[in-house]
Amino acid sequence: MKTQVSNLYASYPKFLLSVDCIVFGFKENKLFCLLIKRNFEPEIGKWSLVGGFLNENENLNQCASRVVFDLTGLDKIYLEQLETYSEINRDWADRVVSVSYFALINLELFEMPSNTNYTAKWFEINEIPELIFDHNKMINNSLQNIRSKIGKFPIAFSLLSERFSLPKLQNVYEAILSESLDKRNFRKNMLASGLIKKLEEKDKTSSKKGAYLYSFNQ
Amino acid sequence: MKTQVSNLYASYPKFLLSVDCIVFGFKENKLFCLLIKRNFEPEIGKWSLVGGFLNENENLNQCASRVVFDLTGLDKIYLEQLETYSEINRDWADRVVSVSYFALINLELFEMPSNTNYTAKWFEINEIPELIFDHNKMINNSLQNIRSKIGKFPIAFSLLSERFSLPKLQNVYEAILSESLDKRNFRKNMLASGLIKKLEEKDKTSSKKGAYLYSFNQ
DNA sequence: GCAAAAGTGTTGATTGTACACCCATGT
DNA sequence: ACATGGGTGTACAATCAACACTTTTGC
Repeated sequence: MKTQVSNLYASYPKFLLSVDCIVFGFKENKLFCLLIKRNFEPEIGKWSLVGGFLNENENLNQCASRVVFDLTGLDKIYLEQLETYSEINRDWADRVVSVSYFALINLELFEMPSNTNYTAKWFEINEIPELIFDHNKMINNSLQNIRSKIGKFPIAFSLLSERFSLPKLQNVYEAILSESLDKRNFRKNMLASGLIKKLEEKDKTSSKKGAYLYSFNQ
Repeated sequence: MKTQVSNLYASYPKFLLSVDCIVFGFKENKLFCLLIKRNFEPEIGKWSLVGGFLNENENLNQCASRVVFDLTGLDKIYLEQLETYSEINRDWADRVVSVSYFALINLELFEMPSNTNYTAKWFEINEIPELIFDHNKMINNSLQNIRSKIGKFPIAFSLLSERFSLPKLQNVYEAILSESLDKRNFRKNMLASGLIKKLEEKDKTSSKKGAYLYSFNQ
């Protein structure tokens, strides 16, 4: 079927399509973003977002998953499409239309695999260097996006392990919003939301008393 | 510069890129969506969103403006990018990645120009027929989107003339949300928002008493 | 004078926000 | 015993939601 009619749109131009992923991670109570040092032209040696070109045999979501997996080895992570950037000269080498995604991954136990072909590094979110093309803008837009989402949708849990304490969860919120929250009000809201389930165990890694662990409800 | 390095990405595939616009209009206290009857293959004769392919010399916003202008003759309308659809077989003729946009236009005084090459028709929002490809999904997603936006951002004014009465504005909100609102609370909120400025004149077209006209503040 | 739409306030409920002390434990 | 982070409740403010009658005017 496809080949029978594939000349219908023959007169229209085609474009390179890429995804650029803003990969957020959380550790040491801070929010990080994964960047790679480009080992190819143009702008070789500069830092950039995690990106790659769309293949014929995949959709954009699959492309974003693949790109993140190739770099981190993590699959089944939280990924969401954001905006599509199409300025004519945004990439100086060629016309490329790029779809931005954000990813949330848990860094508590994660170490970057060293067997990749890339130099990758986690940057604290307010220490992002100058990036290629429009990548700084992509990060800023994605930050705005997750800030507005975190109050309405349960995305923060993707940055933590399956079991987490309430103080840790609050740290995630504070890191994303970059403001400190009231402990009592935070707990009240979280518990009232019904999103979390209290467990028996305690996490004693960050206090002598220990903090009860919770898990995310479906 | 561009041509010097344009072989860097030579090994990657290229794609047809289109925009599909959900063009909303408001008249007779109802929300409408503009659809066209396709006069080209595939799916000739079926209804579809207003769409077109991206050209080399434009970005996606410009493409969306052009596509809407070609059909309605209106420029400088409110346009906003939504999602990008990339399922491999979403278009049966060829692989096409499509970026959806929504547009809001004022239909009170507008008549569709008859000199276009298309058959275009306004459909009331809950009488949308079956459309080609994933266009019904696009409309549903865009509806959700503007419903969540209308309470936070001043997008409703784009559906009305420069001067409008509060009852008319309320009708816009009710049509978009498809629920009826309390008159007193609605006015209270609108006036408190500071977004509108009361004028001296009244609109007498829909009542004997007449309703004061307001204008949108920048 | 009556029908039809415009305009106008108050009350109670809910939600959000600010705030300070005791608890458990490892050292 | 003390330092450290975990856990708890209350009071006030702000916002939201429900509700009914009067006004204007063209016919």
